[in-house]
Amino acid sequence: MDELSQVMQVRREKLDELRSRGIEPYAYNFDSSTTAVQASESFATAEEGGRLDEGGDGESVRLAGRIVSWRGHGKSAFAHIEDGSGSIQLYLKKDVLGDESFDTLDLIDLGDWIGIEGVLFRTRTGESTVRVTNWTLLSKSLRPLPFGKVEVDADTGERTYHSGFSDQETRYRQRYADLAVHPEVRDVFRTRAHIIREIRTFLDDEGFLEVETPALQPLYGGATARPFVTRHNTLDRTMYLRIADELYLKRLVVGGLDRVYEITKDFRNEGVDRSHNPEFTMAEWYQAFSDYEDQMELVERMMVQVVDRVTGTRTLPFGDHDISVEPPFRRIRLVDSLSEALDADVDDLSDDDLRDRAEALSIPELDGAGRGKLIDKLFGELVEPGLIQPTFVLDHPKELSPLAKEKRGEPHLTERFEMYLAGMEIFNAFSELNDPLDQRERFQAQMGLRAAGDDEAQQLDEDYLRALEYGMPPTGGVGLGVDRLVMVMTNQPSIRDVILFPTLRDTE
RNA sequence: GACCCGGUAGCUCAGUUGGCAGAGCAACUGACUUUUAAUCAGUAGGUCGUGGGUUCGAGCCCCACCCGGGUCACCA
Repeated sequence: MDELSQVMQVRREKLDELRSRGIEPYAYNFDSSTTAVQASESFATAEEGGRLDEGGDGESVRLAGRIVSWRGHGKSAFAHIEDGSGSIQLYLKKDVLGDESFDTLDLIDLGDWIGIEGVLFRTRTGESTVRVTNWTLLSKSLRPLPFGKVEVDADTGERTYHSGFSDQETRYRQRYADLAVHPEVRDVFRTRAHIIREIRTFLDDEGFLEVETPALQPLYGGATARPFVTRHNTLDRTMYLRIADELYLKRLVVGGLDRVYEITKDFRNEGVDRSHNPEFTMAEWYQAFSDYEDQMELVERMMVQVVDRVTGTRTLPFGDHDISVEPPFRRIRLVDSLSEALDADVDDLSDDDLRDRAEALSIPELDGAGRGKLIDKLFGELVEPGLIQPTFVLDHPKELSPLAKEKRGEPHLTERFEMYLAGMEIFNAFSELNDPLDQRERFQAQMGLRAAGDDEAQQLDEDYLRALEYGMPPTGGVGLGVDRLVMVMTNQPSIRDVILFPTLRDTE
């Protein structure tokens, strides 16, 4: 404890001093009559309605919050406290509080939680404020929060930080401190919750049933990715954290639950970057008797409804771009878009031609890549980064899509779409493959790739094939990367900014 | 996994050819009863990411490692 910094040492001493004065620094509860924002609003309403007294005072209020700023003036002080709704200014005067109560304020610091009682009024600079008549300490802060000085633009409400808390690493590792000093970070996560709520509401209203499927699986599937591997001791068996919900949800469609969805975490043992976290939130839904065309229409309706309800606008600022969420979204066939980018019809190019093109662009990792993989690589390099506005990319090569039905009339393709926003894949959908014999062949092809060293190729799942053999109706299915959608809708540059506790390395 | 940039006071950052460790904010003491990046005067606060090495002397140079950010690869 002799390692404590000077600042923390001082706070411990204040804690002791409070106790020696008979003040308990960690209270049990506090009954508030209002919130910071409600108090300001109701004061403004009373003011407009002429319901203030002769002295300009409004009603009495009780509220609790964290002290986020302090301006002492000898025998008076101004402070702001912040609660879940926002912040409100306090005015503390010695002649109102009395000597003992006012002098005890010397033991209060930024970051402390207090409960106050007082009367609303408006200062001569125009800010609605509580003239505090009583205050009580609710929790003493022993570690200084990294509050910067905040300049709030009176017109725009925009916050400018001076000497603030900007170290990304510490902000992610100590998200509690990041949240405590950055109201706008709290807002991102409120918006995230709202987005997920609206996705759920949309699917509920469309007649989908929310279900829960295993996160801990004896076999993993439904996507091409490496899994996290773990072990069940009693069963003495290797198990995997799910990389997708797909195969379980489609089993449910076989069972007659013909519209199902799940919003949950998936886990992929892959790299970490601006748009990838090892655990991430996926929404998946499956709708019997629909195909991918139907699902494109559904995705458009969902996007518009969610964006309308959450943001109230259809233009989303994202970095340097303005993204217009106005249906119908652009639709391009993957092969056509690539033909355009290559200035040559892909169908006229041989595998060797494609490989030459890829090598000319110095695209790495081409060893053993088949035609589908080459097309995918070239698409990823030439087309994908430009897909800023909402765009459906259609009809992927069959070898890339082992769970999707063949494209009608073009058996080398599949009925699949990916919807891109801001250069990121947000939705991925198929007309689901429901022919059990075809599915078995596709799995076997994947096993071939696996044997050849592709550890992301999908595994043959006999139980899933058995389910398909019982009969799955024609079904359209969609996966939605929730975190990425939240990034776009909250204009955050990294997936870590929309995940409360992103995966980081240990610091020991 | 590769490359680039970074890690110095609670926070944000300076730190010259290698020569006593600096500022602003926060803290502390004092002044101040309508301020709001409050103001004014003063005081204190440091294993310079970790471990080695070179040197009379290392925040600075060399080696290794840890952590983060960015770019790329993989992937949603």
